[in-house]
Amino acid sequence: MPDHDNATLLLARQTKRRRVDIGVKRTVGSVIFTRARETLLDRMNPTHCSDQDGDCSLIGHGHGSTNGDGEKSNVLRKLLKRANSYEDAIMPFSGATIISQLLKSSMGKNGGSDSGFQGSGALSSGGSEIHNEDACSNSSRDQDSPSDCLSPGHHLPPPTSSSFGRPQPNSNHNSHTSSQTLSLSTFDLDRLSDEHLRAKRARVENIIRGMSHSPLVRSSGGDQDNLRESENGHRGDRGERGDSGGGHNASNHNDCPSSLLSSPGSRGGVVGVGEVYRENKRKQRLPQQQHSFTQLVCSRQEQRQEERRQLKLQLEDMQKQLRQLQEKFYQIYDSETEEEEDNGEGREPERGGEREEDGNLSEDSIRSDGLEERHRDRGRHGHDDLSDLDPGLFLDRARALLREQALIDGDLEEDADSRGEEERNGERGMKRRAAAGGGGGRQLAETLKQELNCAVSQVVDTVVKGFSSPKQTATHHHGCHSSTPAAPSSSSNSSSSCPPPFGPLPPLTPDSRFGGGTLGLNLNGDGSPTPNYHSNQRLHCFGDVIVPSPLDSFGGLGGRLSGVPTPNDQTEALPLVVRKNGPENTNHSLPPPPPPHHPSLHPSPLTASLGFSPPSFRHPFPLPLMGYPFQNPLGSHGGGYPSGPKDHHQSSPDSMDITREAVSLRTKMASLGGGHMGHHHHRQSSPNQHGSESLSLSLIKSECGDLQDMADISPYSGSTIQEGLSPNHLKKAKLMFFYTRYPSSNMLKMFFSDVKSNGKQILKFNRCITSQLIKWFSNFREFYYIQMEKFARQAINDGVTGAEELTVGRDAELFRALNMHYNKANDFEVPDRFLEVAQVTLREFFNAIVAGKDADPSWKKAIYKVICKLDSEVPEVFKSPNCLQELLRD
DNA sequence: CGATTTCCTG
DNA sequence: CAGGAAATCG
Repeated sequence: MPDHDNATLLLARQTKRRRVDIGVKRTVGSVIFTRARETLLDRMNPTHCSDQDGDCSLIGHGHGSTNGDGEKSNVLRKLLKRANSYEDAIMPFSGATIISQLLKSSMGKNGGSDSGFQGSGALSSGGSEIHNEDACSNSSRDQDSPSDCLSPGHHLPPPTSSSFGRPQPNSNHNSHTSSQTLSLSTFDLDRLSDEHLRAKRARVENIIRGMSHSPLVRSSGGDQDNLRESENGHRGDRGERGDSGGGHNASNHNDCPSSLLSSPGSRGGVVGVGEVYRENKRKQRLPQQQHSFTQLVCSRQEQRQEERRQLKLQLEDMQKQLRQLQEKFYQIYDSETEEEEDNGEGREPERGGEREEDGNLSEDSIRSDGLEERHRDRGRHGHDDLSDLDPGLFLDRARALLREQALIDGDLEEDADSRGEEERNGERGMKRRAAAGGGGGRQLAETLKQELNCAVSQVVDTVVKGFSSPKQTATHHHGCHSSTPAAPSSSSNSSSSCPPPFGPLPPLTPDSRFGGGTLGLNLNGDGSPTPNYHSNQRLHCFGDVIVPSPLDSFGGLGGRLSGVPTPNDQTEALPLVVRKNGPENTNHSLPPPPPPHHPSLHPSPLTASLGFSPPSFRHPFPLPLMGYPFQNPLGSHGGGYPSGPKDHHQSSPDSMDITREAVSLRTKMASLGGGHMGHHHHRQSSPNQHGSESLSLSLIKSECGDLQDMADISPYSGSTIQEGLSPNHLKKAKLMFFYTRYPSSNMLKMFFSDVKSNGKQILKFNRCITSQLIKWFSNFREFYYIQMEKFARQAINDGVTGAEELTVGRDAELFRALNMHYNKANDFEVPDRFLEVAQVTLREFFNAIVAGKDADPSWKKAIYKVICKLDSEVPEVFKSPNCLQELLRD
């Protein structure tokens, strides 16, 4: 950073500032003194500047590198951080595989036309995947070197070539695999499928990451980052992390551990200093975290291992249950499908051959998991809208599904030692049905599709829960470094995510966290009619508001049934999601994008993502934000968030930053939904509508660059929950400006007490709100005075000679400009007093300019002083929370 | 040092 | 309109 420029810039600024920076409330004498000092400062400036230069050079040249580099590496670092933290969060959960499997499988079906290999790879990979995953978990348990188990053949191209960003996943991969296709030994096939799997998983995870660019990840990532930064020496932690990431992820794909690993060095060296400096300058939370860092690392490692184990167990459990469900499913459908069995077999061979080692149970079982109930409903009323829409597509999928299962069945017999009989029987039944399931399979297809959706979302839900919980724990560790690993953090975890009343999510050791999931599945397992029960419950836990139930977003069923037309929501959201995930995802790993006009189809690929993303901001803000944001003035969800206070107690010192961000973010976000705030209230009757709207909102917001992290957190704050400062508050403030240009902070507190009503527990938050309000008024004034000056000068240019000629009426241009700014909708009757004040101001400016006072650097100060005395009382109405409704009718 | 205000930039 | 910086005051 050119210090010269900087210096000059500073110089210029200083000169300017010295002149004009005069607050209205400042003492009169200060002006004089200031000016006296100015001259002195002018002389001193050179030295002063050089001092500043020194500072700058500290920032920029700390390590002999340029600032530019520093910036770049910062960016890189951020990216890496994200990726890393993401992996951190997700990787240990072997369940992630499930997602990819599900997606993959559904894709594979449609991929019939696709290169046979693609399809086959996808399908066949499933089984080995599981095995590998298991093996991986085992090995990782022991040696914590998952990467080894994940690339069984070790034949993957060294990741060295891959850059940070997005190693081209497929091209390499496919070619690579295809080259191996020739040797069809079982082993090779295994590897092949593995690669495919990995590729797909990578893609899926990409999706996930995109979706969950989330608060969670982000915030925790940030903390971790700090840790890492402070810790550069002990790379152990990173290494571990990288390993776990690589272990479950495609190591040679998007998240290449080695690239991650390679980065830190440069990071630490080049950026490190500059970054640290900067951070120190801004906020000094580094030291605190440093203290407990090693402990944290250790505990986290342990935790990770624990979680891994738990997850594995959970996975197995799920598999069992799914098998059971499968059975039931087929029993139910036996009768229906029998009539239809004719075709469906035409393409059997092509897949059959390929799917030899597909021992994947979970894929199929999961698919049918949690769908029983759904599918029953479907049987009654569901078909019409679905089955008629795109029979071919569904049919294909259905067939593929069946076929796949049949194949699995076959495979199972080979390696099914541990699998048990029931499953095999079930699969056999399936097989039969697969043979049968053909021509008339619309129903079946539809059902299957639905089930797939459900299953996917459910699994995703579980997965997310699995990984988000641990993540949070980690975050808490950073936030409250004093807390011991498991217990306190997890308890806080539960409190933030699931208020006591709902109990089901208990004290939560890492174990019990996952145990909960298993429990839910068990419920399903024993034939409970509501497979989604557990997820729903969790949803409840998060306060009705937060996570739109998968069911709701499902197949558009929820929304439709609710009777509320939800025309845009999903159609809007879909493209966004798709875009976000990048081409690879949409093209390969996801099922073919459903035709837009297919209401029922939308959810299918989406649901996975939708259902996924919301949970990610389930515990977005471990801390104060949770409590605050979810205060719901509307009171529509009485149960609410008792968690607020609790969380607050555990809030870390730097919660301030978060809250601040949140405030502004919320405003931003709200402005996105903006203007319709009032309407949202009315819509609240329909939760579904609510959910989808919020969803799309969040999705839209997530497109908005850096904000997305925060935005994802509380998408609802913008639309429905008015915590913090909402657009309405802004509007109110603007209207208040018509009465008072210089409100005291106390006044603001009074008039915006509703904003903080809940936040009183969080002083910092309150302060933020207040200063935010102050800032608003400051901005208002700025605009106001700019307009005044502008029009005054304009008047002078127009030849106006006397201030008396200047009047400000409601039709005056000046007023229109102001009104446009503060009262855009013109739905508020501006008090006459404001016109008078404006007129006075204008004349003051006019006179001052005419008198040539504007040569004086602080010439405006006098005007400010005058104007600040013209404040009038703000009507009591403004104190009412509903003031807008009352005011705007006028 | 914190609060407040203005200026500047995006 | 927000963020940042600087100036100023108590």
